[in-house]
Amino acid sequence: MARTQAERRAITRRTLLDATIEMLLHSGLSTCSLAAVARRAGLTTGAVQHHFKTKAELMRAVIAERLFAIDESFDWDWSAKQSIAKRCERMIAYQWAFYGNPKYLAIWDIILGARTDDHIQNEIREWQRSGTRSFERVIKKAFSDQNLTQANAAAIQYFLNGHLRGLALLRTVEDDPKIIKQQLGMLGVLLTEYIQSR
Amino acid sequence: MARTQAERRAITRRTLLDATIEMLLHSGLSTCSLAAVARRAGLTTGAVQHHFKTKAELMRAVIAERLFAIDESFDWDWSAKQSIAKRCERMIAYQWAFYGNPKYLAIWDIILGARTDDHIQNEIREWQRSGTRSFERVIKKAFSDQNLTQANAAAIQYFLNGHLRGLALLRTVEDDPKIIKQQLGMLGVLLTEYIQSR
DNA sequence: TGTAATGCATTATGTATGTAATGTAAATTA
DNA sequence: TAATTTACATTACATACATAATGCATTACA
Repeated sequence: MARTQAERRAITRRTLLDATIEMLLHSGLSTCSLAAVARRAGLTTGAVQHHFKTKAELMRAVIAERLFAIDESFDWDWSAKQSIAKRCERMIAYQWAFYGNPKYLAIWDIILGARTDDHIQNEIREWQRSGTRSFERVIKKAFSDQNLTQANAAAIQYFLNGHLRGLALLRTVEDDPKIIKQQLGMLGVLLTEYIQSR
Repeated sequence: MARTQAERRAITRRTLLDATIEMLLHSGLSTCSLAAVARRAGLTTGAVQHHFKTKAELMRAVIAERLFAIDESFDWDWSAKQSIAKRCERMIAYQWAFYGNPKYLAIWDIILGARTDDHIQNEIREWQRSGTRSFERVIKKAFSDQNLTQANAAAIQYFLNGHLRGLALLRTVEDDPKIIKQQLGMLGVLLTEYIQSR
């Protein structure tokens, strides 16, 4: 057994955050009481209190986790050897790995459920900004031969980002893989046309 | 004064529903207690109880309202005299009147916040289905000279619908009219290209 | 016009929940 | 190894909440 304090601390903290995210995904913010989170984590509310002074702070921690990182360093051949269509398709699949992840929805539970918490909303905005920047860099990298302006990259990113967010949320209402696949395909086609006809 | 019972009933019901929607928009489902809704409506929890047996039923009523109807009978010249670009632009503006309406967000508070309420989720699904059908009819009407198949219309509708939902939700995080305008424009351009190059 | 029914207010009640306070075991450190 | 700090559990408590029960007007209607 013999764990250091730091280890114990880190482990229970992770356990608590994971339990919180699971709760958010499964039943939303409303059922995310401290007692429920603690129970799911196999701990007690005392543990939650010890790690997060208040409930809001727990939610802030969930956001601060960024849930899962955007991985900019995926390797694939983005050179002009690959057709624009192929690169668009790949780009969309890459971003869908982010937006299509169920965890992404947990963020929206917090965004909508914690409208009145300024701390949380600031976290959210920072998360949004850094995500946008990150994806923009990826776009510039993918289409470096098309010499996109910053404005171009931003427009494309907002377009992808908007559509994928919409698609992600659609699944809470109508989760049909066929529709998702078809829409991702259509998005690829349209994006390709857009980039080619500039 | 002398109101009929039916009038009294209808008025307070409306007042309650409006207050609920306002609460949802302003601070989300969590703060939407019966007492808070009643206070905002200038009434009491007794009134809420009288009109809606439970809180879930109140939320169901909000959904059932469809918040605001989709008006299919807007008049504009959808004939081939108008360019496809113009018709796309118009179509998007029309649908944005729905998705861009702040009230649309209230639905999402309920969708995410009431995951576990089967009645509500059924209401939501019905709302989604009827909305989709309604918008599909509008699309077919707008592009009747392009003889779209049902599948075409559906694909276009899902595309628009997905993008506009994404855009609507973006505003909760980053409400910049310039971005919205630009994205609506880009969507129009891409949709035009898509329809023309079929 | 008087009685029934309806709309809404008031009061009552049990439970869930966030947080404070306190207790206890494990780990650190001197 | 004794003292102290840290991690977590337990208990306590005030509040908020949904709902039930009851009361009181106002409208309906016979």
